[in-house]
Formats: sequence, C-alpha cells, structure tokens
Amino acid sequence: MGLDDRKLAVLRAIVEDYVATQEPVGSKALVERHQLGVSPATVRNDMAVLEEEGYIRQPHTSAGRVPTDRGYRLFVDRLSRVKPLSPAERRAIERFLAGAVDLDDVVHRTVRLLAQLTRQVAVVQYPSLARSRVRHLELVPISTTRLMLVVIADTGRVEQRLVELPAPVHADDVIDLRRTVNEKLVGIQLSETPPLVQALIDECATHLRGAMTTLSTVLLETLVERHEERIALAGTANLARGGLLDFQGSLRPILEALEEEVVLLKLIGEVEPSTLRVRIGDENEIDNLRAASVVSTGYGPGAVIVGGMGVLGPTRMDYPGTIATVRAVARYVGELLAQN
Amino acid sequence: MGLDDRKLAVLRAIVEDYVATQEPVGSKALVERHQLGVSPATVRNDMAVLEEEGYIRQPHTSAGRVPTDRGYRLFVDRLSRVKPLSPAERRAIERFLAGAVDLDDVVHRTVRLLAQLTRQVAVVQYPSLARSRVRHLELVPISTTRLMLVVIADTGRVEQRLVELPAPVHADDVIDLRRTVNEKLVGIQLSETPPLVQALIDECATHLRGAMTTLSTVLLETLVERHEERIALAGTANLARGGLLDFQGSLRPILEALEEEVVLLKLIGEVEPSTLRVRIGDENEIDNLRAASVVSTGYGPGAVIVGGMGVLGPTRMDYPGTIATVRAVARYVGELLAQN
DNA sequence: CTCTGGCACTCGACTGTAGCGAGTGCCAGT
DNA sequence: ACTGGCACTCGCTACAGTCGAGTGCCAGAG
Repeated sequence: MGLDDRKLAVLRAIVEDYVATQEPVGSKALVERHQLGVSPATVRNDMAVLEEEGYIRQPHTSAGRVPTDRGYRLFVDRLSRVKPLSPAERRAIERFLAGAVDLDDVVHRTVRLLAQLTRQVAVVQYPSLARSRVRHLELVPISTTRLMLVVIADTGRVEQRLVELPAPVHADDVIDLRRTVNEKLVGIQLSETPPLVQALIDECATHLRGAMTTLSTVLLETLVERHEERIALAGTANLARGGLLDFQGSLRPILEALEEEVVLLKLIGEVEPSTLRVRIGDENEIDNLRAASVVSTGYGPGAVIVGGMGVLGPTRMDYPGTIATVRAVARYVGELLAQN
Repeated sequence: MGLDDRKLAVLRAIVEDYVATQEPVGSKALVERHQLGVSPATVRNDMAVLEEEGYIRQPHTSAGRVPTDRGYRLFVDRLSRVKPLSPAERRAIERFLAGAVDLDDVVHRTVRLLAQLTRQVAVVQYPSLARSRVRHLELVPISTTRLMLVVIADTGRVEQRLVELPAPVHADDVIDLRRTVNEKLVGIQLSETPPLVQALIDECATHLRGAMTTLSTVLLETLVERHEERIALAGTANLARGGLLDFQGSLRPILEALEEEVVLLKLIGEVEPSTLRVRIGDENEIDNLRAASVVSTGYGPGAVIVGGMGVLGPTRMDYPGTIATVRAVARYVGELLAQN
C-alpha cells in the first residue's frame, strides 16, 4: 500500500490526461506533459505498482494505462482540489436562475443549466412533498359530487387531485371541510400528516363523515404514496457525445435506466447529511449504470434539504469541474428557494 | 411512371423484407421468400425500373436493394393495409389505460403504452389549454399580497401560477374577484378569453383595479403565452435498439431534437382535420430528424381534437403496425376523456 | 412483347501477411 | 533510488488475394 507522493502525482497525471484525451496514456507522454522531474522509466515502475494495486490498468499489453474505477475514486478523494468557478460562470448561473417565475420554472431552468454547464445528463428532483410543510389546502367544487383538492406546499410546489365524493355535498359544507382541514394541517410537515388526517375524520360533523373519509384517503394517497416525487431530466443528448467510446458502445442500458423514475430517485434522492456524493462506475447499485458516474447533492432553503440534484456521465469525466458546478448550482437554487 | 402490379408487389416485398431483416435484399432472396411466381431475372428488371424511379437504391454496387424515403412513402400510401390489432392487444390497451386516476396519469400511461407497443419513442401532448374550456378559476390567498391562481380546464388539466399583487387585498375582495372572474370566463374556450380578460378590468370595482390588472396579466400569460403546451416523452431507450444501423450511427441529433419542446410540438402538435399523419425521413421539416419517421395523430373526446400524440422511429419501421397502434391508442384515450 | 436462363462482371467482406511504432518490463550502471 | 538502454509485445494499418452475393445484359423461348 506504500503510495508515496510521486506515485500519487503520477496517478493524478494519468487521470487528468485520460480525461482530456480519451486515450490510454503512456509513460513518455506523461513526463512530457507534466513536470514530474523524473524519467519515463521511473514512471513506468510507479505505474507497475499502481497497476498492481488496482488503480490503473492496460486495455492491452503495449498500450498506455487507463484509470480504473478505483483509481478515479482515489483521485476524487485525495488528489483533486475543487476548482472554484469563474466569476463569469457564477454570474451566468445567477442570471439564468433569477429569471424564473415559478417553482416549475426554477426546476426546469436548473436542470437545463446543469446539463449545459457540465455537458452531461442532469437530473433534478422537485422539492419533496414529504419534506415540505403545508401552506394551504384548497377545495374547489367541480360539481356536487366532485371536488378538486389542491395542496400548496411552502416550497411553492402545488399538487392537485380530483376527489369523487360518495354523496353530494352542499357548498357551505365544502367551506366547512376546507376550514377544518386547514386548521389542522397548515404548517405541518407533510410526512407527519397521516395520523392527523386520521383524526380529522373523527372530529368533523357527522353528516360530513363520508365525504371526509374519501377526502382523507385521497389526501394520504397524494401526499405520501403516489406521485409524490417528481423528477426533471435534461441533456440526454450529451450521452452521445463521446463517440460511443464511453459506455462501452451501447447507450441502451443508460437510457433505460434514465426512463425509470424510481431509478432516478435512487440516484439523487437519497439525501444524506453529507453535502455531496460521487458514485463511480461499479459503486453504482444500479446495474445499468455500472459504466457511468454520478455526482449528486441535496438542496434546499438554508440548511434544510428538500430534494436532490445531480449529473450523470461517463466514469471518464472532469470530476473537479463537475463537482464544483453541481455544488454551486445547488447553493444558488437553495438561496432562491429561501427568498420566497 | 408505368408501375404495374408486379412491380408494386416487388416494392412491397422489398420493404417488408428490409424492415424485418435490416439488410439489403437481393432478387434471389425475394423470390424465395415471397410467392411472386416469376424468376429472379424478372425481378431484377423490375428492380432496375424501381430504382430509376427513385423508390429503391443500392448501398453499393453488388449489394441488394434498400427502399428510399420515396419508396416507403409509396408503400404507406398504396401498398399497406392497416393490420387490425389483435383482441388481446386491444384489451391490453384498455386495461392499462383504465387504471388512470388523473389527467397526468392518463398522459403518462399513454406515452409509456405507446412506447412499449411500438417499441419506439413515444410523444404525447397534454390536452392543449387553448383548445379547452374553462371549468373553474380559483384564487387562493397565500398572504395579503399573494394569490395562487388555479385554472381548471374541462379536459381535466390544471395549471397554477403565483400572483404578486401590487397592494394588499382583503379576503372579501378576493371572493369578489373570484366571482367576477368566474362569471365572465367559465365555459369559454381558452383561446378566446383574451378580449374578455381585458374587459374584466373595466368592469370591476375601482379599488380592485390594480389587483385585477396584474391578475389578468398573469392570466393571459399562463393561458396563452408560456407553458401552455406540455409534452410527455418515453421510450428513448428504443432508439439505441437497432445497433446504430438506423440513424446512420449517431443518436446525437435525434436526442437533441427530442429535448426541445418546441420541436416536439411541431412534430405532433400540428393537428389537422386528417386523422393520421406519417412523415418519412426527408419529409420532416426538422433537419435533425431527416433520418427518422414520425407517425402522429390528434386525439380528443369525440370529434374534438385537444392534442396530439405520436411515435418516432427509424425510417425503416413497421408502418402498418405502428399506424394501427397509434390510431387505436388515440381512440381509446379519446373515449377516456369523453367519459369524464 | 414478356419472361427466363445463362454468363461475365463488380465490388464489398473477409483472410493472411508483413512492417511499424508506441509502450512495456527488465537489467545493469551510476 | 533513479536512469538509460534494449529486447519484446501486440495492436494498427496497408496490401494482396479469394470468395460470393448480387447485378446488368443478352440471346432465346413462349
């Protein structure tokens, strides 16, 4: 395990060159392009050690070296300093996001921005309902037996659902229902509403029990079970950039994975205390994504985290740059959310 | 232009074989696989004519023939009878769509269903707001200077938008506003609301003029300008099926085109009286899609058309099957919309 | 006039061989 | 511990040769 500083420098150089050129890198080219201060032969010896330890490998004998997933991991963990964005980039982000009129708009702009800046596939989760608080519940009578339930969360997210009532309900009763529901639920975090929703049924006037029961069913369904998580995606065209060298020739599995909301949620939705997460190749739990890397992070107003965002690209990607971009975009979106 | 029946039969056979095998088809193979009742030599002569007329071509000398866009066009127009779906398929469609709880759900299910049945990229436009009627307008007070405007269309589509008022408004006034707006606009087709919205400002009480002005601005924006058209997409992974033989090796342009909502709308949104439209290769106005074909149609409750749907695939696709599927799915969705 | 069988021809796909060169591993020397 | 040198490996490219599917054309039969 003895990896002295120079061996690490060699690994860093290999990663940087390979990411830039997409071609296996040999000892001679390395000493030419980086000031390592030693001869190719020495580098070769270091390479042999690095290969033995599993950080790099040769596609075939008599070819240069290529980093392995493990090599990238070491690079990310110990060898790369996050490169700060240029002021121009920061301003671009700010300006682009500032134009948003709407939560939907914010999410759309964010995902496009991420895709464009990183030149990769971007994924943004809508602010999770479970992590939001109820700002207001609205009941709109459509007919005597139909209500439109509109849930407005403090993150600005709005969800609606049609409710089919078991029996006709008078307009005054709708007002009644609305008041009761709002009194009990406004300000509560959505993930904690289920018990309260149960209690609602008992508390309301007897002749409204039926209506309230279906209403609360739909409420629970909307808030907790279904739909709950929405996702925006952009930049899939970037997958086809690397001339099929990345992703070992077939985009099929990647595209398939990206079509599954569940998969995407798994990718970026598991938000932990740690600010930012990088999953490299094999580290991905999803089989279809074994040839890809994912950089993801949570975002939200202030320290609260309401959702995740991230990008997906070939394992051979510019980690420092991507990490910096994802982090910066997430921070700006968080500020934007906090303002409103 | 003398294309007798046999030449047409040859063309049909070529198209069918090529679609099935993805390989240039030669004269010998043709007579073996189809009962044409003539010798290869005769077929060759017919092929020479077909080639001269531009319906087929040779990738290189001494290779079989491949249909041109023009050949596919002729095939679609005159040589293919729409093959009816099997009862099993019909039932599958019905069952799958029947489970939908929601307009959103209907659209999502539809697009996935289309992608799955045709094994191609599916696109479904949400019921266009411009073509819907207003069922209800709701104003939800968020704070004294903020309203949430919710527009509910008769197609079940719901659109919401935050309104920042120029000055605080009392709760009673909100009720007033809501009543006025609903009285004037409910039942009106959205594309015809603009003049009425203008009139609203004049009619309302003086102390509400300011509020009504911003409100109507947002209303117009929401209904007409922005956002208005939404699109669902599925099955992009199917693009990567044909092993890069379709789409001349690069998915890039296709994926790029699919990312642009505007492009997608152009693809399937131009709904005309004609029931179903097939655009083959070069016939596509969008440059990036010159290597693809699009089968699209309008849908809606009864004879009204509220949106478009369709699929996109390689020019080498099973036109009869795809056409039948798209038509059937559109019809079922129409019925579903009519029921509610 | 139409169809057919025959024949020469074309040209892409595949195979085998050879030379080149990037890159390596090893070793002896400083 | 580093370096220069050297033999070796092996993928890549070019080139020649063969094979065969498929064609176009033509003369002859119906």
